[in-house]
Amino acid sequence: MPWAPDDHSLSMLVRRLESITHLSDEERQAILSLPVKARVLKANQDIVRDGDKPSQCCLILDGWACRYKLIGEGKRQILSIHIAGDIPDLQSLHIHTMDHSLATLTEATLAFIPHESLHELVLRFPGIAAAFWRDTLVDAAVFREWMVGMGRRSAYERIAHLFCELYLRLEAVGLAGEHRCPLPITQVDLADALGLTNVHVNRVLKEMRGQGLVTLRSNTLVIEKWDGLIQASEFDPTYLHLTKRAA
Amino acid sequence: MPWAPDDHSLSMLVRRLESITHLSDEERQAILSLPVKARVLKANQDIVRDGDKPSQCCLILDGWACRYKLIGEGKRQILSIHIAGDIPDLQSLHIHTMDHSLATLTEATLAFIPHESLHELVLRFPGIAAAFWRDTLVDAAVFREWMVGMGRRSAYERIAHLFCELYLRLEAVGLAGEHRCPLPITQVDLADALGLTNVHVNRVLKEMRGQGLVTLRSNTLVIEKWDGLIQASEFDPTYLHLTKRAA
DNA sequence: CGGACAATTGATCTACCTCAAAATTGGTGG
DNA sequence: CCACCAATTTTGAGGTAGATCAATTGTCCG
Repeated sequence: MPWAPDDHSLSMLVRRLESITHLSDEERQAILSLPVKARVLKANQDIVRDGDKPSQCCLILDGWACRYKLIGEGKRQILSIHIAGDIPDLQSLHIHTMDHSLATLTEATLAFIPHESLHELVLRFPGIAAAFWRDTLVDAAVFREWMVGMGRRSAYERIAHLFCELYLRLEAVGLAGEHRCPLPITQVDLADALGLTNVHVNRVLKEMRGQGLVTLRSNTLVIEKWDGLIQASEFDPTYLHLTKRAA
Repeated sequence: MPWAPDDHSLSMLVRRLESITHLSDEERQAILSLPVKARVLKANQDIVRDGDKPSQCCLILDGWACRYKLIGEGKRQILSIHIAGDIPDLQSLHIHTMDHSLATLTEATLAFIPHESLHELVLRFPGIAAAFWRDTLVDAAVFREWMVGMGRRSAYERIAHLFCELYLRLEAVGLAGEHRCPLPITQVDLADALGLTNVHVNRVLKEMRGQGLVTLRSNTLVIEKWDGLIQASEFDPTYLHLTKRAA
């Protein structure tokens, strides 16, 4: 059963886990022999929906995704943004009913892994279980930081903070460097992630541009003044709990 | 080693876990023989602080606690509210540096359990590990719902939503009933949890009172119109992932 | 080249904030 | 039991960050 592309996809998972914990050869082998099914989705496609009871998790190989909730008259809150290497619905392993939806933000390549196989894996290897658990805990840490933003930071600070976060997360998986990173999402998406209006996001971006803090063109974010951005948002990367990762 | 009161405290943990999963006699025994140290704290005392590297977790036996972050000029965001049966810093088992603080909101009785013992426990009993993991996942689900509130709900809806949540959580552990529950925290605390100002919270409460939705006296919340509160906040309890718990 | 979507701008509005003071409550000691 | 203090709650007046509504412009892509 030659699954060359899928094997490659799992090596992404191996790398991810190795950034958290040490893997024995046996553990590495077990991960690499997980059954996976890769699929490419267009932008803005739901992957799992609020209320679903999924039987698999999805590893992002390429592209961006987000978790979100809809309320009332078409209001949307984006809960988290996910990039290559993330498993945004890992929680569904232990929480059977989805309390939110998961969708692509861009065209994306996803690897689906059955819950069953993951359950076997974590039962056999407590070290892997701990690494996965930790992963969901870092997820929660990011939720907390976003809560602080929405509850207590101005729009300006919030946007600056998100840019710092995204840059560091992308850098950690080798997708950014030199204070420049992809940002392939619309201002409406940004607004929904920040609890703002797209109009207001636009005005704040204009202001930042005017101050020479950042530029934003053709889906690329260039941070002209990293220190300024850090200061403006009182950014402290501790909550990302990034360990030195191999790029 | 007669530790009568502490043994009692662990039975609270047993009950909690049994609401999530089935425990074998051996597992129950292992939990009940965890070493614990109970302590009583006054209101508004820090339990763990942002930046700390704790070596124990704390189980709330009685009273209320909250997790919070401070930013800028004395701004505080409360991230979660915790009641008896909760282990608010369970995440510290796998995330070594605290990215927020934990404090009492009222006088509270806490049982401290060493990380070491918990690590041994979850290594020996994968079922218990899964139950703890799930606990932290429900935690994250509550964070997500609060994010939706702060990002997309009005002050009125947010307050109504929080009241629904607290009532159900208290009821689930037998601390509330008949649409009446303790609410032993100040309006400043409420405001910091909701991303609002105490002044504004006060005005919205007045409005709710005027509509006969709720009354709030001597640290007790009485929900006069449960359905009205549900409607006003578009409350859907799914995210609490409450399983039927023995009271 | 046309069509759809995204970014930008203008004008106006309002939910919630800020500052400040007064009223109420609950706990404490005499 | 009362008087007093500190912490809360409540109310008032005025200000502002960000929302809303409605065009207009720019961009990408088939």
